[in-house]
Amino acid sequence: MAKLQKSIEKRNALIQATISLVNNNGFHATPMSKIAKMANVSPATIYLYFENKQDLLNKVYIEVKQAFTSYVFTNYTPDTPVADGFKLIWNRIADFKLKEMEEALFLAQCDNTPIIDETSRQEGLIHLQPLLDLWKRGQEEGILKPMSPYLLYAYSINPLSFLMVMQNRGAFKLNEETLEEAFQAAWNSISI
Amino acid sequence: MAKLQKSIEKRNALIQATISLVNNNGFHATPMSKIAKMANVSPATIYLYFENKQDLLNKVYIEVKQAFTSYVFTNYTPDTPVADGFKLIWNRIADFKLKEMEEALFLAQCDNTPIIDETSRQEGLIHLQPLLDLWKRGQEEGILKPMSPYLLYAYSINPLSFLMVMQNRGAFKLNEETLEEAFQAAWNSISI
DNA sequence: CAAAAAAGAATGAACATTCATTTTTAGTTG
DNA sequence: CAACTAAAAATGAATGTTCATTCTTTTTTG
Repeated sequence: MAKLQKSIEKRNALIQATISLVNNNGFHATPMSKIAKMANVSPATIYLYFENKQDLLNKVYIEVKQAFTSYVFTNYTPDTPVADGFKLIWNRIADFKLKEMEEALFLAQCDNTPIIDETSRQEGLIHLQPLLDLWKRGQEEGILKPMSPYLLYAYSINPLSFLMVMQNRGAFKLNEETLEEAFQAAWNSISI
Repeated sequence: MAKLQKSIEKRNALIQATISLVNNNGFHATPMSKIAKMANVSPATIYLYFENKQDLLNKVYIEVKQAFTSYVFTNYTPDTPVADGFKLIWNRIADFKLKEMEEALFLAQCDNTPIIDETSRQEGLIHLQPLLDLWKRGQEEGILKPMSPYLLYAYSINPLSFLMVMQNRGAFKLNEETLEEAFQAAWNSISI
């Protein structure tokens, strides 16, 4: 009797191919046949791992988002002082965007278009809770401005996405110096 | 003999339909037949006004971008003091995003995906020159941090796009109070 | 050797674009 | 100013292609 033996390598190859092709062409301009080809797999095989094209995209999105948040909160504990904790998390986010550029670009595209189901989008948000808690703590301690988390995010985290996209287009270079400037700008806009 | 009599109304209807449908479904998930239907026009008629689907998108992008920049720099002259000029331009951008939400969302989607030709994207950037000049002046006067324009943009202008998208998704409300907070955050991150 | 996994070819729907006609337009003529 | 006309504008239907998904067969697995 045979057991489940679907290969995790094939699944991963499919996910990587999806990320890369969606980054370069957009979701709807990416045929399943191309994803299959890039993953060295038959088109029919995709349907052993995913229900359909939309399900493939949703699953890729959620898994990449999980990888992102898990990366971001490594080494962070809720008892870290606010300023240190923020700097730590901010730098991990910047690291992720630099080192896992493909994944980060993919997330940026999903977050800015209607290609992702609303429910999958919601699911991707849950994991940011530790950052929201940190901000709340910072506001209670009078360190951070009493702003909506959306404003805090817009001015301290989101700019990194913009800079990454610009770097990807060859217009800008994120290096040690510009990262330091970016962090200072972020901190100045949200701290009291 | 008849002269050119292609109706500007039809062209505008096509542009509006494209903006609305692309906002809701994305470019590649929007069939020409739907654009035609929404514009009360036959599919074939689209090809009297635009070469093909990609040309339609490029033209819509460029025209909306022009409307945006022309709106943004109304009332600004290059001899306005830096701080006043920045506040003026920043508020016009915020106004545009609030009052012409459809157009602004459309631009945001185009700026964050590979659906637009690189050349059209370039063409859309040209018109920001007055803002770049203002920033240069501000840096020479020691009012603004000596940062790359990309950093200045990331921390003072781009956050508005994020907030608009969030407002569109019902998660956040841009009103007089939050706009004031947003402007303060922007100014704090770029000024010395 | 059975059952799952994988493959390649087949199917059918969706859609961008073109084609063949009809309708509208604005000069022109009586 | 009304009837006429030729060209542009507009149309609905046709065309051919692309592509998601399924079907049938082959391969791999334990």
